[in-house]
Amino acid sequence: MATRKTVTEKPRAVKQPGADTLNFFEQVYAVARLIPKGRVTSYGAIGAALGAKSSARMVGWAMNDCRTARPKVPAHRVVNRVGMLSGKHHFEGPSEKEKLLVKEGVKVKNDQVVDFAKIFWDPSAELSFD
DNA sequence: CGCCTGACGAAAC
DNA sequence: GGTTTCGCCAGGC
Repeated sequence: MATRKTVTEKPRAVKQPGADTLNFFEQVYAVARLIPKGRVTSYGAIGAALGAKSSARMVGWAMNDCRTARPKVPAHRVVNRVGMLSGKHHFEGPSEKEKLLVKEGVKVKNDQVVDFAKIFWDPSAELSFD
């Protein structure tokens, strides 16, 4: 794949010292926003791409704050490692996440992404952090 | 200051 | 092979 993009989104610059977490948040958002339409990825995959492979929870936690992030982060394209729509309850509506995914061509059945492995988008494989 | 919780994940039982 | 526990790391109480 010669389409290795380079994420240079230097987030809003951490104006405050010791704002590593904020930087982490922005990195998560940056990756999430790069998820192609009709594709999905997992929290762990994003975390791994950022170097926090052992802290998938932090990714999800960061997503919790995505509601205040601008522009809006396509959190609906992020599911857990089995393709389940975890966290759909945190959206505007319990069916909002599924709704958005289906709208983009992603089949969802029983709160789970169909052909997850097929449409899975691995940030660490498609992106390059230089 | 310590304990519980949490949009996850993997190992142990 | 399904269920339970532990680890991550930060925030809330």
